[in-house]
Amino acid sequence: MKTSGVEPQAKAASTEGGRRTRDRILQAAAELMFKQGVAGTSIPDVQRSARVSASQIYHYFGDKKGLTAAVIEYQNTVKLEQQRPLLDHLDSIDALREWCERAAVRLDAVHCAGGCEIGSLASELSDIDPSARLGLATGFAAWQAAIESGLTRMRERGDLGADEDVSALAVALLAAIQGGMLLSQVNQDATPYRRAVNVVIDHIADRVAAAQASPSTSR
Amino acid sequence: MKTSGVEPQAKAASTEGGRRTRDRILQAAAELMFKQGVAGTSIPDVQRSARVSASQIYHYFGDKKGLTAAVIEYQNTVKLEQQRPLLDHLDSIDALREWCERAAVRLDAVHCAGGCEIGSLASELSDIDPSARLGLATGFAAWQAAIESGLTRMRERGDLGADEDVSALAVALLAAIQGGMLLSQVNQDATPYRRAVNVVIDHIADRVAAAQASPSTSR
DNA sequence: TCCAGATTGGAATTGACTTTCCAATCTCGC
DNA sequence: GCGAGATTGGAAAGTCAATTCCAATCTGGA
Repeated sequence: MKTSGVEPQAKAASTEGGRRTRDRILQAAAELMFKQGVAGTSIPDVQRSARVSASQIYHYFGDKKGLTAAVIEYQNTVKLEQQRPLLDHLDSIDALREWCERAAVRLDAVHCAGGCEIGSLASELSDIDPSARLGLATGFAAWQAAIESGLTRMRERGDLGADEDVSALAVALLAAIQGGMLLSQVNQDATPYRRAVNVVIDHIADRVAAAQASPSTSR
Repeated sequence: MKTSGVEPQAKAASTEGGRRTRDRILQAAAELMFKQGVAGTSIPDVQRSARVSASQIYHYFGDKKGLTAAVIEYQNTVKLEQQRPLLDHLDSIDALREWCERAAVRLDAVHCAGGCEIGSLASELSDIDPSARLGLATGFAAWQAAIESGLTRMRERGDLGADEDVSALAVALLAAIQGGMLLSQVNQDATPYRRAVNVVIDHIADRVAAAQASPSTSR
């Protein structure tokens, strides 16, 4: 029962070396929490992996909750930046397929371990850490926005009918990605992910074909 | 580093009272692990909730891993049985919608807490407990089979074209359910789930319409 | 160069959890 | 009614994690 909202002080790094150790901690924590879950990652684990002492972690992040929050923000920005070139041009069926397939290749590479960086954290933390839930919702919103923005461009261009609910389509694709990754993780095989994603993209493609058949006509 | 595969002895209940306490433990553990995660559920937690002593838990389940395995099997059978009447007749668009909407109503009722019983466990355990992963894969396979069996009947009946990949469609629907529930959990709002699921069902409905338009013709 | 503040190492505290153990009690077939 | 085995309570060992604390060292600006 923690009633006071006061969180342990987390000091910002003001020296070059400080910034580097802070980054080292963040990267190590992100990787460990992704692979073993937040609960399965102890501070000593992070110490060993980042080669730092306990003081440093508590100095820069306050407590484990603060470290977790930082990891969420880190994943939100890093994963998004990593895919920036592709993410900004999800405005064709081919681009969507290419983007999803790239994730599939990554799944193959790691034998489907871990699933999605944000999805795993979301499933573990949503119900037990309200502020973490907020951060994760923000992350998902960014992904949804990227997809939706591409679809919207397709609609403006006339590839999709003016009455298409691009928001719903974007959510459906994001859900297919998350659910597909979960199924692939459990089965240790990327096939379920590929199938789930392809069905949704097929559906979007069908809508494009329909728009082509009767341009500028709303049902 | 546990090298020996010997697991702690878990004795079966041979008396009526024994069976009842075993059930009580199982139910309490299942609920707690669903709401707080496996790692977030301690043996003392289960003791309090089921009103038993530690001996009883270790007597019937050997250790925490054994208890977790029992919970997975319990969820696999219970959740499936709960939906039996509907699950056996997923052979029409309406039936699919009705089934998915029932889950949506349940999400509304609990404010989207927890997501899917099996999905949550899967995300947490897949990468860290191989035998748990196996049990969860079995559970998902049962769900997929139920959906696929309904779609197959639709295909045999001619509602779906003979060339439809019902297996892929079933996986896509299952992924939409899982991914949709995750997004709804994070956003504390059942809308993402409804949208994701409806898009996939819309797609299946389109296929049905296509089959109706050109019966017995394979593209 | 010099100092205030940043950074770091490592020990110590506190608490919780898993698991084991043993003695007591109960149950059921004979 | 009796005894073997099932069931139960509760204490206790052993482990490990989260966090705090303090003293030592380093760094960048005046």
